[in-house]
Amino acid sequence: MSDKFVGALRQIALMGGMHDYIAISSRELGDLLGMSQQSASKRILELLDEGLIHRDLGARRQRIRLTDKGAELLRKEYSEYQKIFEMRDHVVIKGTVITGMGEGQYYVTQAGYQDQFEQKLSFRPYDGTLNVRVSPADITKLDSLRRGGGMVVKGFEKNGRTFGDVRAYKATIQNVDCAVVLPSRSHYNDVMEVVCKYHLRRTLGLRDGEPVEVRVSLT
Amino acid sequence: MSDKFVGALRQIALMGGMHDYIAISSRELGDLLGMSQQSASKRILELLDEGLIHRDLGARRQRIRLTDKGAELLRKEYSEYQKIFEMRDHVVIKGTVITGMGEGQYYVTQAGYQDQFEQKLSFRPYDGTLNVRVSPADITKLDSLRRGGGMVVKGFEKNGRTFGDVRAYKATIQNVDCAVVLPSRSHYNDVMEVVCKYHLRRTLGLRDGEPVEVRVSLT
DNA sequence: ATTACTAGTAGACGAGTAA
DNA sequence: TTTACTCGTCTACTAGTAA
Repeated sequence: MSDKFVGALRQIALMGGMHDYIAISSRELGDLLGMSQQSASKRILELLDEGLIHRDLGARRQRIRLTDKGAELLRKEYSEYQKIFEMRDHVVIKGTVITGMGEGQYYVTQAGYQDQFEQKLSFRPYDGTLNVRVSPADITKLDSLRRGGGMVVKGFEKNGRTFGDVRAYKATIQNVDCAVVLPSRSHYNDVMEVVCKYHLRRTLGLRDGEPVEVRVSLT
Repeated sequence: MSDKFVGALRQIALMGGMHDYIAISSRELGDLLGMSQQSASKRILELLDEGLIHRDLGARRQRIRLTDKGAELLRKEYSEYQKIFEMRDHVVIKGTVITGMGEGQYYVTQAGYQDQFEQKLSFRPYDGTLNVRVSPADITKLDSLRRGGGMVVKGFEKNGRTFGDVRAYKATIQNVDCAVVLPSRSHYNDVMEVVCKYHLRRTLGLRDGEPVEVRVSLT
């Protein structure tokens, strides 16, 4: 809806209209936006109507400046692009799907972990994990995940056996929500376990050896 | 014209479609863009037609990823906003030192360029350039440098070979005066050539792979 | 020169629906 | 459930033109 307005607003801002009135005719604006003088004139009236610009309609040339609301709208747009290009709040880890040794499954199905998962990840993991062999180039990223951040899932004892603390990060694979689970104390290892509400292999149609990218959220 | 496409592209990118296929139904996309499932479906077909996205139409869910062209379009949009919100009197571009292919050296040593450099930069460049691979996050800045501003160093002909116009910006690395040199007509490229009165590598003790920050003046 | 009205048109959209 | 076709409506645009 407001989509229509941002092109014109941006052009005005580029000419300095964020800080000052700038002189611009409807024909000029139309040319810059690839539309007719008439349409540009109409667009300007619409922007005025929406309270996105101030206008000072002189005898010869009109002068235009963005209102706070107009500047705000542009800033919002800008922040969308920042999210795309400057995401420092996540890491992408590449790897390939492998068949695990059932260890992950054994761990994840423990009620002592499950309850905490459900509470902290806001979903109860499917009974099983997706095992991803992390590509050599991204093992350093995995290491820094192990070292800190994320959420700590407390360990427990059961039947005389100790289950240690585990670190979990919210993550997505192909836009499907999941979580990466890493034992806090772990030797060098290039396998990453991913839990999900659904059966990931089936949901995404992943087969052994297929490459995957896991987007791990750091927040 | 392409205005219509950026909304959908941006949404896909926000969900991670710049780096990987993401699973998204036409209904989901429609909801996110405030349009019907039918329109979103049509939009996706248009994006495909324009070569802006790749699609993998599975039985259950389609998976979508931006093409290079699509990513390029978004990057251009982003750089417009950067001009509005970020550009002041200088830009800092981060990258790493790499070994060039000797092309820069060949160009810079041409008298046709050297004389103009000396006149406009107030120093005569050392016979060679420092090659910097610009970090992905700063490529948009590089693009907008290429697009305009700075000083234009006129091209010339010599022995039947054409040397095109070149754009130059005064800059500093670790407080040492230098200049960034960019061919005016250039394809997508993440390598930046830096000229200096001195041998920059030796003077600053820079080795391959080392990170550098180039502070480019826009005035 | 401007801005901006009116009228006519092209195309963007959603509803219904097939596959 | 999906995707995506057809078709009718409505809106965004341009041309012509007034002020």
